[in-house]
Amino acid sequence: MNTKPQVNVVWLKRDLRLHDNEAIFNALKTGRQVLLLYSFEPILMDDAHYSERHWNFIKESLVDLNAELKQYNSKVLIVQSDIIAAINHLQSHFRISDIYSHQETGILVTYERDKNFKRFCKNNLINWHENINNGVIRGLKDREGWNEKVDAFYAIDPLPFQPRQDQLVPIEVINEIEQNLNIPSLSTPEFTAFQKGGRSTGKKYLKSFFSERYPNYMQHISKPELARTSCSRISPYIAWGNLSVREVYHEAYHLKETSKHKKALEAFMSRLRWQTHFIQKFEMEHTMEEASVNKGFHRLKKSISKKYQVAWKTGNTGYPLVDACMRCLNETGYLNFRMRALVVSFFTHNLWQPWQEATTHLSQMFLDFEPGIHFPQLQMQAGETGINMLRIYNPVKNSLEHDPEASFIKKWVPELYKLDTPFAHQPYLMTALEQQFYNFKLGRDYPNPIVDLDTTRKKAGDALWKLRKDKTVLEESKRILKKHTLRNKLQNT
DNA sequence: CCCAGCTTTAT
DNA sequence: TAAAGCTGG
Repeated sequence: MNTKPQVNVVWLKRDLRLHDNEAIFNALKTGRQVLLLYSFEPILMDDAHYSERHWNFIKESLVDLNAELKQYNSKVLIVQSDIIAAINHLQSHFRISDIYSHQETGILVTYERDKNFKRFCKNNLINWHENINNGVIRGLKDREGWNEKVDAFYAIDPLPFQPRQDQLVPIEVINEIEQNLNIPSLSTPEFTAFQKGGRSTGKKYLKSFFSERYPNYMQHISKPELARTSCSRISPYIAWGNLSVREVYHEAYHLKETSKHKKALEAFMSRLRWQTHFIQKFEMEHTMEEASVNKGFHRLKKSISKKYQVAWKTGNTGYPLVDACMRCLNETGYLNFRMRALVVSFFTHNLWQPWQEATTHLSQMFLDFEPGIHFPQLQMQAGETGINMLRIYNPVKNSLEHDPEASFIKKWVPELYKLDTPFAHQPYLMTALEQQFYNFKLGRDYPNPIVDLDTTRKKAGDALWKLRKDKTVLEESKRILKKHTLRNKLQNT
């Protein structure tokens, strides 16, 4: 006779929150007792896309979650093992017939893991309930009716977290279970330059954005320094599910009714929608992680230069804005959208390196790494979708425009601090005499430019535009437009 | 990804 | 002068 208590397990993945969490909501709705589970899985911890900063962010999120759960006399069971082993172990304590989690639009590693898990659930007579996340819909053939579906998703009020008395597995029971499991330490460095993980911190960013920072959203969005305060900075909290896109959208919507800066809020909301679009694209085209979505670009062969790649990663290309961006990203985990585009443009066009060589460094550095945005954006910026305008950014033009006083540059490339502004933008223009005057030697104190901007720009542009006339590229462009957009106009057909 | 608004190019 | 290309947001 089976006397084990029955629980619904909620498997937390990249949705580290209680509020507006459909998996938790559905698990509670059944009336059964609910156990929240997070597992640090070796296959992910060892994966090259992730880095220490992500694991720390997750740990901080879990600590925050547990603080919130204290009032319910519960906590998340946090283990360090693969998910199947974790569930297997839990089955010695509970009868588990239902597991709840969100549909994850992840990388190949999580996709494979989920397929295995599905098989495991089937063999163990467990119902695995996966809910829609971020409005992204699984199994679509094209975008027919997609906007309406997303509208419907956003229209629903965020789901409340309302367990009845003692509905969550109590702390004492979880402590007992932990005795026989591999429990990771949740301690994280106290002082870092990274945004701190956790819903309560995410809420603080949201509050300060909506109460004071958002009016300059549009004017500052492309400026490397000003964007850091005029943009919301909630991306890591969205990426790791501390905040739901829907609740943010709703807050913006309500604020708009009384706001004097409606345009700024509209722009912000529009970008929230684009976030959903890109994740949807990746959901429907998961091979994008490794190869260009436009198969015509598979034959684009670029020669790999480790020397260029190291210079780029460490911020030693000799182009101050590129270097400042890369060093700032490495230190803080954040860069505004335009500057991300610029460093990818420099890597793929000026250094003429395959975008695949940039993926893991960037995903490790972006605290807000979101697979569904990462790969589509990388490919688009590399000019390998066939359906978008090429964008080859000029780092000098951008620094003069967006960092006119070179303050961002001087902050992150201190070698250039003592130079006057024009030379901080273009140190390679200094004559020998001027270098002597500033006690600054190019090639010693700061690198010479590793490539020439004009020639590399032209070479990349010519090669990519030529390929765009290729038959396969054109066919693929048609296919991509048909599958991922509602637009019908086709170029060059 | 789209859109607006502008500039350049092709015929 | 319409279409295509470019740029900022």
